[in-house]
Amino acid sequence: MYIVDCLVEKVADALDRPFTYYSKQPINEGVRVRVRFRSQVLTAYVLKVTLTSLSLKEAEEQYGFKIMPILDVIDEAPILNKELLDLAKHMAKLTLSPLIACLQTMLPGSLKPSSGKTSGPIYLQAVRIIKEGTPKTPKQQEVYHDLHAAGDHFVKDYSRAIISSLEKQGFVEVYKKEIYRDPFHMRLEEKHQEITLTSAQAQVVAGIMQRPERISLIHGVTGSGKTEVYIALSREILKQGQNVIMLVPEISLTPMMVAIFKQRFGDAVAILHSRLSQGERYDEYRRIRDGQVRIVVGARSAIFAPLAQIGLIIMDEEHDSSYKQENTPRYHTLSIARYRAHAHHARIVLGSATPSVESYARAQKGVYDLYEMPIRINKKPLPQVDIVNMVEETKAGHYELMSRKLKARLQETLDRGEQAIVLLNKRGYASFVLCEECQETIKCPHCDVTLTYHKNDGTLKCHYCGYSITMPHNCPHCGAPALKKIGYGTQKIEEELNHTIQGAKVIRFDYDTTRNKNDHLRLLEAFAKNEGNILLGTQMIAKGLDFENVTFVGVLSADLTLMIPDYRASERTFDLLTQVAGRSGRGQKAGSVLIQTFNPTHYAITMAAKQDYQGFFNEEMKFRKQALYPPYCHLVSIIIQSRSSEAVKAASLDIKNYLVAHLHSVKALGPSEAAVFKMQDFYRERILVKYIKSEALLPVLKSLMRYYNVSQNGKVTMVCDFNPYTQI
DNA sequence: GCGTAGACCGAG
DNA sequence: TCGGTCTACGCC
Repeated sequence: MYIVDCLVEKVADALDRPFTYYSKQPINEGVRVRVRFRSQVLTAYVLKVTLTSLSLKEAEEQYGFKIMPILDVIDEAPILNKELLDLAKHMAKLTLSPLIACLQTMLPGSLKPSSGKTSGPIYLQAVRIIKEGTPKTPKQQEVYHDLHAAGDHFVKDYSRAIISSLEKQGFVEVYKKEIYRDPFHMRLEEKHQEITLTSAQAQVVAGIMQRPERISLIHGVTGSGKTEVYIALSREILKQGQNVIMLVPEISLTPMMVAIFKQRFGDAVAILHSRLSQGERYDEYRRIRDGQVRIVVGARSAIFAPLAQIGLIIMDEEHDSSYKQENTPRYHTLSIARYRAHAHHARIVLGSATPSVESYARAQKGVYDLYEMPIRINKKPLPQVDIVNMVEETKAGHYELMSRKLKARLQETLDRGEQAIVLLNKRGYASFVLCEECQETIKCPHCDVTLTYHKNDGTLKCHYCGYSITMPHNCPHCGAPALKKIGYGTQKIEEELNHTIQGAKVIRFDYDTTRNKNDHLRLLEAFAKNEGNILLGTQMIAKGLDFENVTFVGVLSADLTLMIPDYRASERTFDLLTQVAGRSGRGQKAGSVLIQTFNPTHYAITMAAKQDYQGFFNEEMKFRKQALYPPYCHLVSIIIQSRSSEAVKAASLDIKNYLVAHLHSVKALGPSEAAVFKMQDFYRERILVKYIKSEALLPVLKSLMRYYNVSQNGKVTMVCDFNPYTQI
């Protein structure tokens, strides 16, 4: 008989340990199996198999619990090699997350231990109404009524007992619903051009090739030709018989980089990005695993590609926040890259026009090798950037969102037959609904936010949980027919542009107009074909786009990202402004940029206007040092949540006290309420811990998590987010 | 994460 | 007394 230790597919701290089963037949370690777990049949991942001479009875006596049989074996061969299994274990330790969660993020859908033999996508139990009527009890009616409102309804959001009752009475049915993330996928036209390296590029390539096992940072302005450097480096690595992982940010840039690499390296390239279908994804994965591929291009999760003999890992746009995963396991791609590079004795190359402050600081200290590429390849000057002081503008009696200067410049641009991009910093500008009679707003019943009005389908939506209702005629509070839509969304600006700018043909690019898979592509193509002359959008349009005829970029409100209470606010603002400025004047004609701001003297804005990264970096480092933020320390954000606001407050104070009592050399800020205190019916507090070394901290956090997430059983739970990128 | 035993609650 | 609901428990 064989004793088989498995991890079951459910992600929970309480289940983050092996469960023991038996098998009459030998089973390979590292395969998936089906097992009975309480009264469910689950997929599990086999960690360890041992042959025993004990009988089942003897074994059960020895272990002290009942041992169940393995029901079925899914795979013949292990689904991960040793390097990647070790990496999963490393990641679990690093992020304080369950090992099974790490395995699930590393594997393509079809191989995830959460899926059986056939199914690929992730499913969650959802509930839908199958019979109209009135359930017996008020509680049941309440839930039933809630189910009637639009939106997704998951079993986990309700009391299970209520759902079971409704199900028994035949009002609802429970089914498995596929979960998917917001798709963002577009393909731009391929550009084919063979280029010989400039001496600057050649020098960078030579320098990096000379020093294996190093991390290098390439700081190159937009248009300095970093892509050609990546390609040349990849060629060299292939020549040496080694392979390459090329990482790009989650969204817009992927298709372009993919196209370029495909063009140059053909079938030696595999692509892994989020919108491949389940089957395509698995096919690519298998090609990589079977050694048919030399280069893997992809977003964050491509760092887990089962590629052998890795000689080089490139992270383009290394500062991009999509390299950080914002759900469990909350890993940063760079930390995974470092682990893999170490295992393979490989180089890492980070590239950016606006490196993260942390990376640039490390490069300056000599921890990374630094390469500067300050010159654009065609020697074209960077666009002229002007600032509009909106304080002056309002003093002069102009309260509109668009300054007189911005309108004038837009008009001039269109009059010349050229195109413009207008960036609206979406945050804070979502439009909401206010009752002029009672002054009440309409809020989400599950979250602490006002609902946002969506014109195209006449609904009010919650941007946090997806709750949505049709726009009511009368105020739900006082009944008066006095609801007024407030605030500037992109839709509102669009109308204003159409009114005030002559000949404006606006293409609006935002969440609403890019809902379907190919909307991005369609809209951008329309803009490229001159079907519109103003591209209006949020952060989505700041990066990577390359339109020859765009000679003017207007930023409506540079400050909004500055106001966010986050130590990276300045960095984000600088990055956003620099990137969006880079969209202007990419063709033959010179470009210009206009930035509207209420903080015209803030260094993030003035340095962005001058396109002076070094100047920004120096100022920002002063702030980071004085306020003690990375790179002068590390951060971990502890998120404490509960359905009860009192429980979460009490627990977060306890946690803070425990941290202070058990750790001497760390600073703990908070607890404070999350930016949105109540979200999806959970109240959330946050403690921010600043530390230098993690040795003492990790075990303390681990024991706190064991207490709250395992023993206390779910009333209050806590999650740790190392190197956090968001305000929760 | 999720099914379940058993405590608890309120109407008859 | 009994159906409905809530909650803690622990899964091998």
